[in-house]
Amino acid sequence: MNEMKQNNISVCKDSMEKREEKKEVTRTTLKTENFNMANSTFITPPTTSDIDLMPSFFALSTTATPTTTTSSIFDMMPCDIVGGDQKAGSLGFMDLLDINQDFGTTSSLFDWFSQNQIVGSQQQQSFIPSPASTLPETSEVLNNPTTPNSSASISSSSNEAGNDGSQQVKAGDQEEEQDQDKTKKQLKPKKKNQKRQREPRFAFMTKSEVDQLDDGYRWRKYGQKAVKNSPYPRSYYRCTSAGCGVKKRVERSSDDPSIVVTTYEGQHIHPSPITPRASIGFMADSSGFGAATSSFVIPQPQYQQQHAYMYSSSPSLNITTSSTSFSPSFSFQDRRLDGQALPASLLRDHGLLQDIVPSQMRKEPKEE
DNA sequence: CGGGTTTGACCTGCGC
DNA sequence: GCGCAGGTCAAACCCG
Repeated sequence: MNEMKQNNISVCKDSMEKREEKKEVTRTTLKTENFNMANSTFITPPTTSDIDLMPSFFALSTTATPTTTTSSIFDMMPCDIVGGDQKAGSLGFMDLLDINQDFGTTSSLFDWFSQNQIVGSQQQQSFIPSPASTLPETSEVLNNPTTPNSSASISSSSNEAGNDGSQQVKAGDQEEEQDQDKTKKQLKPKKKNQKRQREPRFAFMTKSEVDQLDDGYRWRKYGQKAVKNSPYPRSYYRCTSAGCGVKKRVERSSDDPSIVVTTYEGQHIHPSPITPRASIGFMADSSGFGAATSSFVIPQPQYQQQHAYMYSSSPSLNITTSSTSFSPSFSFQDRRLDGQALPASLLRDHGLLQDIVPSQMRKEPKEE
């Protein structure tokens, strides 16, 4: 055991050393680029649960226009279609989504997904903005690389069994105790039968050389752990704003070190301390990978459909699902990714990915 | 000096 | 019950 621990530590240290240069790149980049997510209020469903995430996906697949190097998670936003029209690259993410909503209030990708219930849900799928209180309890956004270029995809999922109203209320109350929970955590033993409540989570997979993706919030690192089967450690960050319990984890894919998996957990209770609203525009990817490709994979209920759907870059969001009741105010084009959603190598990841990628997605893409 | 990072130790949940 | 791995704490350290 001690040996293993020491191994982990040494591995951790090694990887840290190896990435020191990248850190330097990050700092430089952060200083030279203004990639802000305006007023990025990260709103996720207020209720919590550690109920397993409800998977199934649709995908938004885009290719970012390469510019300069940034480390924003939103680098991936301006993009073209992957495997499809490679010409629509000038559209920003919002343009692609054809969203006329006021992001000054919704203000972030997270908000948008949450309020539009893009997150997988057993409820009537609707993109009508809804109060956070009605949102699915758990959401995860997983970015999914589809090309060697800078890539990202988003997946989200909702809770399944036990996701009833009473539990939501209960979870809401528990969220109020979140702050206290931090201090209690080590002092007060949890009740045996009481699973630890988890915040809704969004996971981003971005192809980037830098680990810390700027999302407009300030984060303090509070831990780092070696990840099993991965030479790269996982870093834990917490929002520095007082009372804000949002956390994020950052790790690299062991199979593709260029891919950074960022998982956000929780809900910001404050506006972005850094970014002015006007800078909501997503920056083109500039992580040095040339034409950047992004692909957003958003889980939907597993039982409903198992395919990843490609998001069309046409100005009007056309999204179609083949076997779900998913009926947003805009439709999806039935352009399945068929394996683009997540590389098998990534889906085998036993680290964070395993936690956030629906089990069916982790299997090899099934041709039809 | 304040705020952020590092890192060893500890806690917790889960599978066997 | 035990071991493992993920997650968190907090003292020490670093840096502007």
